[in-house]
Amino acid sequence: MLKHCSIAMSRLPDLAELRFQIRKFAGFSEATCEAAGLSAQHYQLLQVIAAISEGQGASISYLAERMVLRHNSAVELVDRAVRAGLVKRTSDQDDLRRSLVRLTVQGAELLERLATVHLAELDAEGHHIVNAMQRLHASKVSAIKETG
Amino acid sequence: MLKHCSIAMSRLPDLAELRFQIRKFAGFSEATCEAAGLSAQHYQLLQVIAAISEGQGASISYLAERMVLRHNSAVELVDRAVRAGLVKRTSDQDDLRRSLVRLTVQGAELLERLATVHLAELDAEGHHIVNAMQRLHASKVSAIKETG
DNA sequence: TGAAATTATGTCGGAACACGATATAATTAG
DNA sequence: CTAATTATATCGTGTTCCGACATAATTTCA
Repeated sequence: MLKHCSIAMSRLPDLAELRFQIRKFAGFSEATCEAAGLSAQHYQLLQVIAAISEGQGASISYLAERMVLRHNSAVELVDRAVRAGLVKRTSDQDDLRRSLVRLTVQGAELLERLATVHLAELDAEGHHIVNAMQRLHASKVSAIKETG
Repeated sequence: MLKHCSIAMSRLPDLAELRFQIRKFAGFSEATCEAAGLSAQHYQLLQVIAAISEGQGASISYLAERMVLRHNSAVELVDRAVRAGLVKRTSDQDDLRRSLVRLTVQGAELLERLATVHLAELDAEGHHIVNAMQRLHASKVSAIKETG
């Protein structure tokens, strides 16, 4: 009776809803970051750098892996962040091929402010994402039952 | 004893981990879509269009809202998707200001294939995202306890 | 009814960002 | 000590987004 009866298509509304919830949070992040004068991508870079142990300094390769970017894109992202005064680059004295990226004071301050706002948003609205994921998971079971 | 003892900074590793898990899925999506010859953004557009009731046709404003984009970005995204043969645009006869966007056969076929792959990935790896969200939520409680 | 406000879509220039290909320097392996 | 590997950087190109502005259709309401 249904035009499209594959499992994938029957679960599409739930998948689309999950995508929407995640994208909505991303949109919140973009707006919040822009209001603070930086891009969401820059904010995420600060997050990744700060999340490694205290003042360590992150290599370009590590940043690329954590940001899920090619290494050259990570280089360019760091370039822009340096120009924006958010991070500083020093070369690793133990391995001169490497650069180590650290937060500037301004970068650390911005990060703290932005992280606070983002955490508040997730604490308040994160359940929408969780609910969407749970509905998607439930739709897996029911789709299998119906076609099983 | 801790250099940065604000609640936000103590929760930062969990926040960064959640960001990483979500970004990793986005990276998977980008790679999968590119292998199928379209951008992740185009795939998401197809998803949004297909998720509304059967063959309805989506307005630009609706697409902008669901994609969390400005209306002009939605116009451009649809333009590109039309050029790629994924969707077709018709004007709404009930309100001539509106455009209605529908999937082409090719778009619908691509969507089904991609949705299947994405659903499989989420079924297999989605728990990483859920776990990260749960840890983040737990860190809220523990951060409050420790500073409370 | 008919001018003004609103709504919906479209156009254009500019900037951010990512990627592939390529290059260079430092380190490691054999 | 040369060859292979690793880490970062540069460059050209394409995609995508946005703000500002433009146009057309609909609605409001005096």
